[in-house]
Order: sequence, then structure tokens, then C-alpha cells
Amino acid sequence: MQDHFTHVQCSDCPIRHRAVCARCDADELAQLEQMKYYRSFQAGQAIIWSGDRMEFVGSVVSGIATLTQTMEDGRRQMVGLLLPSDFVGRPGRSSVAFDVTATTDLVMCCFRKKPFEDMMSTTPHIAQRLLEMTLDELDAAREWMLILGRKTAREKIASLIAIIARREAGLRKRRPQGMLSVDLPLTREEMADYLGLTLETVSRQISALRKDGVIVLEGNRHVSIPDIDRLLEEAGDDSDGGMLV
Amino acid sequence: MQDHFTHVQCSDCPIRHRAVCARCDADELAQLEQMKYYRSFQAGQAIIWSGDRMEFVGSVVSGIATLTQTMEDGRRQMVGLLLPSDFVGRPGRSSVAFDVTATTDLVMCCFRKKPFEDMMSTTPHIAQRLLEMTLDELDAAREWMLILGRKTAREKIASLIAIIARREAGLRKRRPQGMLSVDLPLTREEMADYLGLTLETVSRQISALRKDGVIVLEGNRHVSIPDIDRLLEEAGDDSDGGMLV
DNA sequence: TCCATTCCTTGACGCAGATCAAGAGCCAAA
DNA sequence: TTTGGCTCTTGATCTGCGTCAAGGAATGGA
Repeated sequence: MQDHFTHVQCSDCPIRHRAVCARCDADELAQLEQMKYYRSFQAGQAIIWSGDRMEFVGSVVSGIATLTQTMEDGRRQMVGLLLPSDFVGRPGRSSVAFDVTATTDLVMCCFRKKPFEDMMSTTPHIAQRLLEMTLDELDAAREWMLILGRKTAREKIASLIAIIARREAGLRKRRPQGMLSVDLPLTREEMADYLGLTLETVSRQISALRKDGVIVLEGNRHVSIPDIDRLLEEAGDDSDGGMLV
Repeated sequence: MQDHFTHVQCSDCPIRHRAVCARCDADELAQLEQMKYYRSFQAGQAIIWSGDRMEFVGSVVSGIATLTQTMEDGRRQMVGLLLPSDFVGRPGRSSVAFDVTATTDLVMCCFRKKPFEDMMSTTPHIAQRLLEMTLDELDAAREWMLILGRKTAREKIASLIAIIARREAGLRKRRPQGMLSVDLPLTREEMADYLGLTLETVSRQISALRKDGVIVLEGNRHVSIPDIDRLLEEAGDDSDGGMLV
């Protein structure tokens, strides 16, 4: 069931052109090839706990992970959603501030932290790409803050579906044709943690969007979107801001 | 009233050791010195509008700016708070996604975008420092997401005061002695935009924290904190997480 | 000195979303 | 086939915060 990835050549890697190594040339890739190793995680398994000493950094190759923060009384907020090619870990700091958890079976391409940091200081291509990725994440976090702070429950759900559709579209090569459709990679509870809601409210709002014809459900997890502009309108986004398609 | 900053030597600059230029050596500083210029903004004045073409990047030298996002119907969320030494602008992208506004009189040290980008690609010290600063901002954004998504109004206010106290403490050299005290650099409405609340709720919760002795007000803007641990407890933070003092 | 403006506080009331509760659908193990 | 464990849906009720409204305090300009 689970891919094995005992060792894949970087040149054959599915995330070769999107990950931290995207700008590396053949020499640099060979150097990374030396220090990398693959690691698999099962759905639900912790990758790192907040406060843990972290001995590696790396990229998600396949599967989905979440970054969450939990308060003492159990309230929980998701603060990052990691798809293939996303980077895990913070160079220059010994521990993480958030829990990282695999929500599906997942494979990571790991680098031991020290050699990677050393390489980063001598190889501008890596630091440059990591800066670019971090700036993108910061933009996404800020968009997310608007959702958390100011949007209604219905708008939050519509926004989440739009975001997932956009990210899925970005990962695939081909243009989506026909009706746009998305597999939600999260349970209702995880969506609630993403959006600062309860799982009951998530369920109710999904039902409401379905009744109103904004989305079509096939099973619990699969969503078709008859009219993407309608969805973006429900999300409260500028009609042009989507840059989807 | 307003500082003039016609031209300050980098070596005398108050943010020399915290800004994007922190790691630059004398040569690199001389190069930056060539391309920099100062620009002043009045309280309330826009620095850049969302979507504008941006012809410069730069550092806040003195004063405070906010980064905000606004929905079509006027709902507004602050997504960044810029204090002296913070960086404005995104290398490698031609426009900004957020409104940047001076909330006090403010001085920026600006670099024209193109020469700065060119220098970044040849001077690792700048890209490295910018990466570090961006990672810090991302951490702050994620902490903020927990506040927006899961905290109560009272916890939000306590968290904001704690954050401002922490950042002010970071900017000053000397250890604060005696009772910790903070000047709120924001109006009630700006605090509301920061926290995803209304200004009325902000006002009510500040009054409540005052009545309960968690904070002491002197005027509307000045807050003293008799017991920082009590404040952090009210903020819902781990007692140890503060790293203040 | 007076007035206008901006910022802040406080009260009354309503509603969106939380909480509490029950049960349905689905899958895997017994 | 039954049982137990998830995940999800839906209903009833409660409550924290938003909304609407009025007025106070501070500041600056005429």
C-alpha cells in the first residue's frame, strides 16, 4: 500500500522542481543526494512534537501533514497545512514551536540538520529558494489570518474549499477540465481546527452550501464545484483575487 | 517634531544590528549606503496600497506601521505590525498583497528594488538575514493565528499586551526594572483589527482587566503590568512560553 | 473660550456559532 | 451476522460577542 521510496534519484523525484532543491544544479543535487534519506510515516503519526529537539529538516514527498498548536485546556488551532514539496523544519533553530503530524500516510525526504545548514551557508540556491518558499508561506498565513479573524462560518468553509482547489490545481500539471472537483484531505474536525470552528459548525455549513448548490458532495470527502466564481463569491474574496485557472 | 534623517551613516543607525543589514560587513554596508535614501511618513499616511507596483523595499527606522487586508464590504484584519528594524516589501515580486500604513510618524530607510535585489543575489549575508527575519515573522503569524482562531476576547487582549511588552523589551537594550509598563501604539480600533474583534469589545475587555487588577491604566494608552505571570495566565499561554525577561 | 473632531466607554439587545445530545452510516474485526 | 469504533449529521439550547445607541474625555484650531 505505502510507497517504499528506499532511494529515489533526485532527478526522478516528483517534487524536484517545487521543493527547496528546485534551483539546484547537477553538482548541488549530487551533494544533497549524499546527505538525504527517506522516512515514511503512517496516517495519524506524529512527525515532530512541539519543543522537541529536531535532528532533521526535509520536504514532504507525498502525503499531507499538518502543523498545529494546542493550548493547555485542549483548544487546538491548525497553523499550517503541508502538501508535497513543502518544507519542514527551521534551519538555525534547534527545536520546533508546533506539532507536525501526518494526516495521511506520508513520505519525507530528510536531510540531517547540520550538513544541510552547512550546505545552505555555502549554496545560495538553497537559501534563495527557501526564502522564496517562506515568503509564500507568510503570504498564505496572512490570508489565513483574514479568514480566522473576520469571515463568517460559511465564508470560512467556502474559503477552505477554494484554497484546497487552488493548491491541488497548482500541484497537478494538467489544466483541470470539466467540472472542478476536489478531495478534502481533512476530516471535519481537522477542518474545524483549520478554521477556528467546531466540527458541528463545519458539518452544518457544508450541508448548507450543498443545499444551496454551491458544492456537490459525493461521499463525505469528495466535492465538486459547479461554478468556481460562485464559490469565490461565497468565500467573500475579490472576484479577481483567486488566480485559480 | 519629526526627526529629519536627511542622511545618517549606517554605522550610526539605530537599527544597524537588528535590520536586514545586521550581518553586513563594512564593505557591504558601504555598498548599501550608496543605494539607500530616507523617507518620512506622517501618522495615518499610506506607505503602499495593496496591488500597487512597488519601486522600493526597506526597513522601518522609527515609528510603527501596520499591514492590513480589507474585504469589499469593509471588514478589515491587521496581518502584520511593523516596529523599527522590520522589513517592508517582498524581493522578487513586483506588487504587495496588503496595505501598509504608518500609524505614527515614521521614517523608512529605503532601497530601490532592482539594485537591492541584485545585491541580494550576490551578497549571502543579506539573503540569510532576510530569511531569518521572515522565519521569525512566520512564527509570529502562526502564534497570531492561534489567538485569532481559538482565544476568547479577554485572552486576546491579554495576549496583545503581552506581545507588545515582549517586542518593546526586545527593542530596548536595558533590562526593564520595576513594574513593567507599556505604551500601546494602537488605537482601540486598531487593536480590534489586530485581534478580530470590534472596538467596543476591546474597550470592555480592557476595562474588565483593569477592574480585575491584571493591568493598571494611566490614561488610555499607557499600561502597567503589576504581575507579568498573571497577564500571561490570562492570555492562556503556557507559563513558560513567554521568554520575556 | 468655544467648538469640532477624534477617541474611548458603557448600556441594551440580538444573533452566529458553541455546547450538549442523539443517532445514522460505514468499515473492520469477531 | 453482530459488535464496536470512527466519522459525520442534525436538533435544541445557551452564550459571548457584535450591533446599535448615547454620551464622556481629550485635543487642536478658530
